Amino acid sequence: MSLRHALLALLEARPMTGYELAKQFDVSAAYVWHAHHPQIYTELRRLESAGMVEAEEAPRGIAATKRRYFLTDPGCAELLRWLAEVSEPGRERDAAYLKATYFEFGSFDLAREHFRGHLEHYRRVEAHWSAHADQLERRDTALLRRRLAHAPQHAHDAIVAYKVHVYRGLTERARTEVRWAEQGLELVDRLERDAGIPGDTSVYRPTPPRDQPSAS
Amino acid sequence: MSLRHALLALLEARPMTGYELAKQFDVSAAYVWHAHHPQIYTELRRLESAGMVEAEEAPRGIAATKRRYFLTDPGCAELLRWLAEVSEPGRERDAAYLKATYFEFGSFDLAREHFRGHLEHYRRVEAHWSAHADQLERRDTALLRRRLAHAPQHAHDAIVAYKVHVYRGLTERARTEVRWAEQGLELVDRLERDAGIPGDTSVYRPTPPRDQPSAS
DNA sequence: ACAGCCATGTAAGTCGTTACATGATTGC
DNA sequence: GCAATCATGTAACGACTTACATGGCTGT
Repeated sequence: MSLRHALLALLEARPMTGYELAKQFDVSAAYVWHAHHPQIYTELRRLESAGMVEAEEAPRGIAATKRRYFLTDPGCAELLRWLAEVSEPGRERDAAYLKATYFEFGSFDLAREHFRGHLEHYRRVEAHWSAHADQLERRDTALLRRRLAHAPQHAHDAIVAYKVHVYRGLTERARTEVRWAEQGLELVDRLERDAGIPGDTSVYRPTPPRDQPSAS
Repeated sequence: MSLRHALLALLEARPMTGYELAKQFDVSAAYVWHAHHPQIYTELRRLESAGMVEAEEAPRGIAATKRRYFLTDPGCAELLRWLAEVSEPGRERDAAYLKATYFEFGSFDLAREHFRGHLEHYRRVEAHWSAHADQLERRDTALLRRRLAHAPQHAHDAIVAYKVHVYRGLTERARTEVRWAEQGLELVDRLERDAGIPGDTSVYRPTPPRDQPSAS
């Protein structure tokens, strides 16, 4: 349940509307934590009931209103509480790796297609995060400047450095995925060569086992 | 929704009870896809209604029964359909990285504690997956042997190679996390030296911004 | 007039977690 | 008798996704 903490942390930089927060989630980095807008609006209302944020309503056109959210003292306290709490990293759950475990049920070309998709995706992700880390290092994002503006001078280096470290880490992660996919493509080539007869046919179709003795 | 496919793939190796499947999820690797037992039992019943697996009931004690599940032909078909489908990798969602982004709100020692926890966790994960990859390479797990036993000889290399590639990839991932945490610890040392006065006090407390102009 | 972005939501459904509950078998 | 492991579930809740719905403003 870290969405709420991501929201509180973003509001520490400056007050924002739900829409602006949703954009930060998409842009400020295909964020470390992804969320769709309905969940964000819902969570903001919950945070408001809990007194962790306050809303300022402003008219929008004739019949509509917009709501800017502000961080409150209890919201800050919750942010610090969460930060101090040591929690187990979430368990692995990766559809791409799960699927790759069973590539023998498809053709070599299918395996190639999956690895190529993985490769392209993570090349894009790597470029995105790498660029974001560079931007943070130059202190060149609107949000970071807002953050630094109300922070004491002696904290500036740490504020920037931790964020850069996170996005460099994500870049490195993406690079690891790229290498995995590249090695996957090499593996498929090797398997196809070794198989002798290449082609677009399945290596092997799954066979439903029936009535076999249990024997753990 | 890949839990169902993980289950179908496991049942391709051999028929299993819900309990045995749950253990595979914990052991066969703190699996690529983690799941708790209530979800597994529920999903198996759903798969049964959908005709993708069949259950064989056996008495257990006086009043209880156990159910062994078998993969059916429609289940195999679904496995192949899923495998052929190219899907976007799930979005990033990492609480540890999210938290690290805001380490400036805590003390240097708190940041160290988090990085050390990360380090120890992923060292264990690395060892676990590395050992599992080795075991697979030696064809030395009960489940893999069952799989190979009913697969054509020419497919054996591919069956083993894809699985080894997955677990080597996971090992490499864990190593990347270990490096990130190590560099994080170095970063904290550097920041503390640069700050001059070390200690267990916060670098900076979050300040709730109030009534600031919007200026996107 | 229409497209495209700004802006806010509801409702329904799925996926996943946690707590609770029960009972069997094996070995000390 | 008790603990550990085998074995199967239900119920309640919380997190997340998807589809739907509405309306405003700006520029062509």
